[in-house]
Amino acid sequence: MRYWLFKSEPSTWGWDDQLAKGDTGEEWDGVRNYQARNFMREMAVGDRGFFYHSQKERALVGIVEVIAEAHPDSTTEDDRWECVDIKAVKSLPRAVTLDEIKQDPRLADMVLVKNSRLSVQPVTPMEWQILCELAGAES
DNA sequence: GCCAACGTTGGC
DNA sequence: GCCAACGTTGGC
Repeated sequence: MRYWLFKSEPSTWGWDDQLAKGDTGEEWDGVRNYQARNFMREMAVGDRGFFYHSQKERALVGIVEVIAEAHPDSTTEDDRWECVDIKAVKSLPRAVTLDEIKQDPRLADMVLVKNSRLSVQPVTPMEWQILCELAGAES
């Protein structure tokens, strides 16, 4: 299983919206960036990811699971763009802020730190474990 | 609200 | 195929 990070502006699509979808989940649509799309193509059903709130909040807030592999993005006719479906698994007991992540030298290589603009990113197993500990969640 | 970083577009 | 111009993102 691989680990990922999905970034969203809470005002557009937030963790509450994702939770409300329950096990039905939702398309992670609207991605118009090749790197992000390519990561989604690598995803498999059952992969896990963090849900990150960008902009004002800047924190990991939840854990999601991939429930459908990459397929055409229904929000565009342009067949270059694909997306996966994800569902909320659970809220993190403690949100982990970007500040905390930046202060932890073990997390200095995270894509979130190095390339803050990429909206879909891989997370290494070690980073996943550290972040789960910081969040008070089981990894 | 500003600005730096980055990705994409389009003219040549 | 290069590169300048432009648009967007997201941290601060």
